[in-house]
Amino acid sequence: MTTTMRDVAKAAGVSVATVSHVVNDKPGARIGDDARRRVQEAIVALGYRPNALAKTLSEGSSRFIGLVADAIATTPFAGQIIHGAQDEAWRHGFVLLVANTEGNAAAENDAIAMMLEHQVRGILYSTWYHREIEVPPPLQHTETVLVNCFAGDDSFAAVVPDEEQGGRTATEQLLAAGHRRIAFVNTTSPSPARSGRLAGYRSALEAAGIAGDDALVFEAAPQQEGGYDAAAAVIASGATAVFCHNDRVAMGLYDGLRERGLRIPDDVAVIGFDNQDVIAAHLRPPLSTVALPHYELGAAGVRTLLGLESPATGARQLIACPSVPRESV
Amino acid sequence: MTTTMRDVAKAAGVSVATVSHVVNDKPGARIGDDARRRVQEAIVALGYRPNALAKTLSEGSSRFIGLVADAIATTPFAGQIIHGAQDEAWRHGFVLLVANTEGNAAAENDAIAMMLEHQVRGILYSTWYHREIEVPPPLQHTETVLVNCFAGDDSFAAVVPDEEQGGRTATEQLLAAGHRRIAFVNTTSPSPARSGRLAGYRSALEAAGIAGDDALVFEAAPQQEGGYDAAAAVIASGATAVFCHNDRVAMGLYDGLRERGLRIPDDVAVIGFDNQDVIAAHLRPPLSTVALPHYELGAAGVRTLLGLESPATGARQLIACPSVPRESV
DNA sequence: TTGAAAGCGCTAACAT
DNA sequence: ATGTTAGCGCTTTCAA
Repeated sequence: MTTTMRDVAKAAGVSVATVSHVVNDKPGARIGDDARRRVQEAIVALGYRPNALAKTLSEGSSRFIGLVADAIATTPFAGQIIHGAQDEAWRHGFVLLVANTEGNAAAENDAIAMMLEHQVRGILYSTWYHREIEVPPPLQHTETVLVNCFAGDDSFAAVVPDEEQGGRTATEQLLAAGHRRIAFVNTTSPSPARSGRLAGYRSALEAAGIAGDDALVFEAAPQQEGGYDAAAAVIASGATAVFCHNDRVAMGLYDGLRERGLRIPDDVAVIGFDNQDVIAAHLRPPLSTVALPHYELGAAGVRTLLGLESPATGARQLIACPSVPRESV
Repeated sequence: MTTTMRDVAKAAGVSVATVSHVVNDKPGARIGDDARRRVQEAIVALGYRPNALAKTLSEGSSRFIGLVADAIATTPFAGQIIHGAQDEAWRHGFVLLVANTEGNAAAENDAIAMMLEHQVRGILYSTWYHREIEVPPPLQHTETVLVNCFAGDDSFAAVVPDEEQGGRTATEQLLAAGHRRIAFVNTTSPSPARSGRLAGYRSALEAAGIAGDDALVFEAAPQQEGGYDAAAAVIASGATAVFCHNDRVAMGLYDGLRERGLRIPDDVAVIGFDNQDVIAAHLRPPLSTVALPHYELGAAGVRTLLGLESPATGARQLIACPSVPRESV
């Protein structure tokens, strides 16, 4: 049924070795023009397709890269991690094996086992939000790169977003627009995002010669509801601009501000974080924000897995969070 | 380096055939308790892992299923298609090969070629929104199932959402809440969603003995902006409830309604479509909507590809869009 | 310039 | 009950 190399060889009147050589365009292989042509013709005539599996078996090394995700296909924007990883893998002739585990340890082990059985070159282990993780035991003895997460002792190569730079960038946008009294509505849940963005906020203020004022730092649940509820306090603080921990908080804040008759950005400037498209691009006014570099995280993960990127040893590789200006600042 | 079956056989003092039998728990294979035990011990002692690729090669049939998506990893909720497909594939011992093509024909052909070279059992071809497509030529001679899309002549097995039932369901929610004058803000872009939901809306009204009134059917760009802009006309129509083509339109409508001092659902009830979580669950009030069954589309696609589901021949398989009641009705 | 043949790790008759 | 062996489709020395 499927036509193999042997079929091509027979049709072209040559040996399989010759076919193999022309198919792979082997450098050190002298093939007569005539033979080469006959092989090529036979290939198209028979519709021959190399069997990648047999090739792998024979060569000993596969072209697979595994991506195990805790909920990446479930959550809105983090699917970009898959996308970035897949593009980059592709670019280097690799194929992505994807497994979604929903954070279920059993599923996770199964997924990893399955990938190992498929001889993956290595595994990308990724989470849908940036956090510290316990690396699953089966990964200990496998070429692994953590994406959007990291081991507590940094014993694994990891690629994560630069939260602090992101927080700084956000704050700088507000500063650049002339604001001096800038509030920060942070999340209540401890996380690299929470501390990193706060650090960035502070460092930007400091760099601008503005004394940090803890009365301007608020905490709220990281959804629309949190932002909405924070509105009153933010207004009371006298802030003229507010940096929200994420776009959803910003969206809630919009509601709260609007309800009190405040206009954005005229009365209060707002900047978000995450660049969650469905929201940010379509709020009124469109929300200025800072993007989480999901695509880049996936791509960089693949690169370091393939050894194309040499991260400072043992250190997390930080990926910049770019500013996405729209109309709320 | 990697330990093979032969290593295990040697360690256990048996032949590879025996090892193969115990590893695969072959039904018709009588293996002595003693030998079986020795093999199992050797397996853990050596940390043996079967090579799935060699197995495939030998068996002749692979356990791969390909999923080529036009933008599925890019777009928020449709990542659920991947998720559903992967879960279902997994459930049957299959592995998903994912490729995102961004609608680029060249990338698409490459992706398909690569999958074929990896001996996939078949290919799921999916789009991020429900529509008619031109099936890529290389798929013509391949076991293919279309997911969230369909061929113009229905010459391919396809699994799509039941837009009409969805539209009916949405309208019924409004009807059940006692509304009689129900507006429909449809999208301007021609699509199965546009015509299907409209048909569902009409059929629900008719079933309730309400005469359809074209003055109650509006058209708007399918984003927040469209909903916002439609608010005035909707209000002027005297409708007490409105079914929005999607959640984003509903979100915009919320703004428009609120700006005019109307309260939801007291003054006007609103229902959306898509169940786009970031939005629907967190609007104020939370938006009642109808869900697009992405996960199920992916899962059903895999099932029909594996021949576990027998679709009425040549027909599209319709997946129901369930109602997701929240507080806007 | 080309071919023969020995694997790659595993399965599946077929023997024993 | 267990072992032998011939492939699966391809790569790769090594000869010719």
